[in-house]
Amino acid sequence: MAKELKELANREDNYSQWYNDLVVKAGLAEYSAVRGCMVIKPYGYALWENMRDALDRMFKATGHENAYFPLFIPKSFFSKEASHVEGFAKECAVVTHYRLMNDPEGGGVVVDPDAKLEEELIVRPTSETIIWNTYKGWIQSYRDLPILVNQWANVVRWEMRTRLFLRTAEFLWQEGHTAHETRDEAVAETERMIGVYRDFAEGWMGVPVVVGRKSENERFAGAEETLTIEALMQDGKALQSGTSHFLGQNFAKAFDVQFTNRENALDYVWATSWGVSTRLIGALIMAHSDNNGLVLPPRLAPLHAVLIPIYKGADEYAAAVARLGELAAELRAKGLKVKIDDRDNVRSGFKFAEYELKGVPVRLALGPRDMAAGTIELARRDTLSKEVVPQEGLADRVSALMSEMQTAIFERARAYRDSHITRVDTWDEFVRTLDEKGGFVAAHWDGTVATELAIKEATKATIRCIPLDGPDAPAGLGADEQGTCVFSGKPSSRRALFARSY
RNA sequence: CGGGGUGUAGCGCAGUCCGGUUAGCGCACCUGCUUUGGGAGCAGGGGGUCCCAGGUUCGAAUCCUGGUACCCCGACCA
Repeated sequence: MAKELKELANREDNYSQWYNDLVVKAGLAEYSAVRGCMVIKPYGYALWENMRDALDRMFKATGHENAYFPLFIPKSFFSKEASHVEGFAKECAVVTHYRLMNDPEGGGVVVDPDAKLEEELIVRPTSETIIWNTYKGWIQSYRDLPILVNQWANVVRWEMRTRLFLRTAEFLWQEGHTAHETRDEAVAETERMIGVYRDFAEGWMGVPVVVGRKSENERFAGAEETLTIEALMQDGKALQSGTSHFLGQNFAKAFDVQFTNRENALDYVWATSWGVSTRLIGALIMAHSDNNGLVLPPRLAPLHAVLIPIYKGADEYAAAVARLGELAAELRAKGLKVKIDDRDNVRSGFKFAEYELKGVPVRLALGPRDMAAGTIELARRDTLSKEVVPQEGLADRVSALMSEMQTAIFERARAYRDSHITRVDTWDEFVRTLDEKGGFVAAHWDGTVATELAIKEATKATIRCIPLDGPDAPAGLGADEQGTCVFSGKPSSRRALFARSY
């Protein structure tokens, strides 16, 4: 048992506290001196780099290129798209001055009142406005389209309440911004990218997601349609893990981006934007971890296996470490990232607990008994099971185990998720399911914002999405089905997925 | 911005009501010895602006006044 975590409030009683402690104790991140801002520590950043690299390859494979746009956005840009400004106005950091001076009253440093900016700059909460202002200069003809650009950046949203990885004042993300000739092409791009996110979440993170449309109320500020991937955490709450927006011609009209089409007529450009953030790390943690700590999927784990010597005295230590060195070389030759923990100042039991806390998929312990028998102890993080195996063929075995564990982790999360999608047809059932079981509740909804808000008011649950049809839509939820709204009793032709969420 | 709460060693806390030795405990840290197949034991040691400012008092972590920071619950949200 991980002692530090065991001392926590029961995971079932205080999931938030458990999550926070896990993030800090596993060495992923911690709060900084700046309110609401997070320091991502090397281990957490290594995880992010792995996620980023995998996503980046997927973006490039779908024809996208990276670029970089400014951190600051002139205030006037913001007011050009009405619903966009309304969506973000309440959480913007604003730069008003460009110089400091020594305090004439003595002591410290103050803002120089003479250095006031003529126009304030907004620290980007998202980059649609600065990017569409830029695209205006790039696009004259249909021959300039499509533009398929992504940027890796930080953004700032001055949130009232923050949580490590899930909601911090500043966070890292990627934002794709594309421009297209036709509506159909932009819609196809929106759908293609939510598919990329689904493939990444499920194939790399091992986190099953529901793909769906957002309701009007939950839609991105300025979008005509928002597609989302929704994941389920182990406490029964949902997490919006990635979004892809069809922006129509809204931003093209706001920034006057017109082009000459194939018929020699002027038209506005069609747009999409899509993004995922370091929030995905939070999703990973809350989808897989147990009371011993993190459980990382092998495809993203910064370290695949750790090798630990067991010994009494200097001779046994030297022999074990030497043999582990040979085995490590064999593992590395198979492309595995491994480390020998040869620290002599902490005991092996301490190391076992530490790597479990950090979620390293495989632990290999080699002691005198193994040295004599030509064996090694192999422990897997996801099941916490141990077996003694021959040193012969170890690299192949561990290599195969990686893909086995990747699948096992995903299947376990999917079984949990699937058992926490509940179809309900009455209001009583709806409320009871949310309170007693949690998870997603699939219910008929009359399609109005008023009903959605009334349900939120009554239960704190929101519409996470209206699931899209697809081969992996859980339990056939993507299909049309006649029924009556669970709240208003009015007719409905499709179920929406409700949940309490982060 | 509303409602609660807390500031004492790196972390977690006791002490504050009822002022009085040199401010204490656990973890962590340092040194030594013994240990080492699941978070070691013993011994010794280092570390403090008791949030800040002012006041009351012979004497303030403790009482009074004012400030300030942070946390939790709401509204907001990738």
